[in-house]
Amino acid sequence: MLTSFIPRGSTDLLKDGLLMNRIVINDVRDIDLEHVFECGQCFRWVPAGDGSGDYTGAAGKYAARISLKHDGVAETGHCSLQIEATGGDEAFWRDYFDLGTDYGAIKDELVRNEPEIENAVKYGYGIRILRQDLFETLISFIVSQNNNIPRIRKCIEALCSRYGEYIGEAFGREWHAFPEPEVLAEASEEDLAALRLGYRSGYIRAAAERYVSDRDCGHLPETREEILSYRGVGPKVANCIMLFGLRDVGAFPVDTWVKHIMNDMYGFDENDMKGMERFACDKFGELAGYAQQYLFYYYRDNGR
DNA sequence: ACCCAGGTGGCTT
DNA sequence: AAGCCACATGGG
Repeated sequence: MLTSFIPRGSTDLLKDGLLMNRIVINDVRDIDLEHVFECGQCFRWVPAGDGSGDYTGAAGKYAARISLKHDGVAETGHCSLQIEATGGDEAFWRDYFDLGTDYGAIKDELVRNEPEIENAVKYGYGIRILRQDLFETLISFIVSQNNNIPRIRKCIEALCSRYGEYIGEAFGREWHAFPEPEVLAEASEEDLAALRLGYRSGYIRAAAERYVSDRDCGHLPETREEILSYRGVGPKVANCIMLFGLRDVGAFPVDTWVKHIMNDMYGFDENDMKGMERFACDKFGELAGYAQQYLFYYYRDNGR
């Protein structure tokens, strides 16, 4: 009986031929889908396109449609997170959206330590740092270097549809998982080049090979030093991978936007990366990664 | 046509 | 250590 495979608490429904999990998580706070998915931490989620405010995208091996309903009194900011997915139980999605972390407390502490950050925190109040797959963040942020976000998204979609495991059809399109490391490691140069990844295709293949061998030795990269030793990974990309892939929330990626911010707000020279990181560490300590996300999102949207 | 993008590697001072 | 520059591609 098929239904015996459905996780407890979810409802099956057949849609486009796929068996879907429906998960509802009540009493969620400090979340806004646009903030979460547009703040630059991930590249596979897009608005559902029907004006609903929902997002569709993929996490790990699952495609999903995510919807947020404001329930009860607006004041409290309590929401119900509704997930329609091709897989993943409630525990998986709770983890993915980092629902075990109290972002209200984090925001309070950031503003207490640095009142200047208040506008940014208020603007991106619903940001949550997703718990993403390490290999996916490694490759995604190699793609991101010297690249713009719309094109990064295209490159990653191209990688997924060419090399990712087929998930199925849902929400009006076909879905593929992010490619497995060994599949990318064995891709040919010509095929990778055809995806228009530019000069990064060599980095991607080499990183995949390296990742496979690391993994097979039973030691995935976990320190800044190890991550930096991947070709195509410099200080900025390494910090993104630590923050988004390894969940080192003390990491403070300094990109072009953060450079502008640090120059505007504190007068740092745009080349003084060391100084900026030291400042972030002193000011925000282990919360520097969160601070960086609020600042990045605020300044990218409200520009300068 | 132009500058830029969630930069990095390599080479030269 | 610090300053250049090429890199592949396409968004605006």
